[in-house]
Amino acid sequence: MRADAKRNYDRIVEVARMAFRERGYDTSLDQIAKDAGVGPGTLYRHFPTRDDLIDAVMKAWVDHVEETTDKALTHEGGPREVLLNWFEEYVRLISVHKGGPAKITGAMGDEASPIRSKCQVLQSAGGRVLDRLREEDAVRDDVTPLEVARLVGGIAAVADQSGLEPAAVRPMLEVVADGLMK
Amino acid sequence: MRADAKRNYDRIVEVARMAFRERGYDTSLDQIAKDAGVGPGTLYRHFPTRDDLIDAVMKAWVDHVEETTDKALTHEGGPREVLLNWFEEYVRLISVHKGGPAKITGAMGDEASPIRSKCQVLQSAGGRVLDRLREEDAVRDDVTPLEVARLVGGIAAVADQSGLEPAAVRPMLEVVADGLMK
DNA sequence: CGACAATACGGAGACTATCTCCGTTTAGCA
DNA sequence: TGCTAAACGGAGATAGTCTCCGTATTGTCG
Repeated sequence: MRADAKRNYDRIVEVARMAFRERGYDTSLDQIAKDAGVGPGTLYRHFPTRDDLIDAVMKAWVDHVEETTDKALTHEGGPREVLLNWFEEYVRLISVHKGGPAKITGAMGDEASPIRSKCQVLQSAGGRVLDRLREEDAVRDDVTPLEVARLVGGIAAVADQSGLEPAAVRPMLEVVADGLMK
Repeated sequence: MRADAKRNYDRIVEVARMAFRERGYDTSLDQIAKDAGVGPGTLYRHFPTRDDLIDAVMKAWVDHVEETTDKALTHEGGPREVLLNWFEEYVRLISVHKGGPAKITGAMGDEASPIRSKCQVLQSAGGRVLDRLREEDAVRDDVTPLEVARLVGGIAAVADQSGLEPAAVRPMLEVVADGLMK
């Protein structure tokens, strides 16, 4: 990749990150190009579709998911607390951008989605937490990680769209957690 | 209202109903106007915003909600079955149009939403079911009808966006139901 | 019945966003 | 330094939203 290409690529991703965070995933791409100081052609060459740009913005975020999961696994307290803590972290993780929860949860299980790899990272992260709790025989085992991701993702999507405070989300996560406990 | 105005109004609503069902709430309004045989001006005079049109389309649907709730209340079986049955009906009710679950659940608790009255109908319907189950002391009482609506609505939104079969939705509803039982 | 005022109609067009094409510019190598 | 492949970016095609306003229709009243 040529130096000027990389420069522009990085600038676009950086501008897009801010734009998505502040204005949501449906913000104007031409505006992002303008803010990044490039023409729309440049943006669309690097990122043929909106999802390709979203995917690029999420690259750095993946490391953060791994790290957060590790922390959640060492969380003190009983199984219910570990699960709830993970749920809260999960909601926070997928809510970094406006529209993120709906986007990510909607793409889950979709083989063809450009952000598929990100969803898999999340899903396996959740799987690790569930496995750990199942070792303790604390969580029912007729529910898949995908279903759990959808349950919590659904709550996050609603919270995101309705602009709910974390305190308002908590009771709903508790219902799901209780429903999952043995 | 003049006779010709009513004629056009009704045609627009009818065409919109089909369009929303088939192509989702983000389908072109100009196209709906064209299909209804009117100019865009006519559509936008009757329905200044997209939500106003959605609201009109939902008018008839309200009766259906009441009716469905009555049936759910007389459902045979234990409390868990009654609750699950209601959840499934609820999901079906808000999924009549593509994008409906997200739209309706997102508007819940929003005082200014044009479809606010529809949400309240749904919420009070859910409240009736919960009240009935609480009489039997079957359901925990630290959860509000609004929270339950958001939990189930979140699942419906995810299912709608991912195109899930009812059979795939059921286990998730079970988790929420179990989490709500005492 | 005929005329008129109020009401409704609908299309042209302004505005905004998406996305492409292609002539121009530039980086990096020989 | 000069060449070529790569990258740039803006003009413009396409499509959706929404408004304005001249035209047409309705229904009433004399």
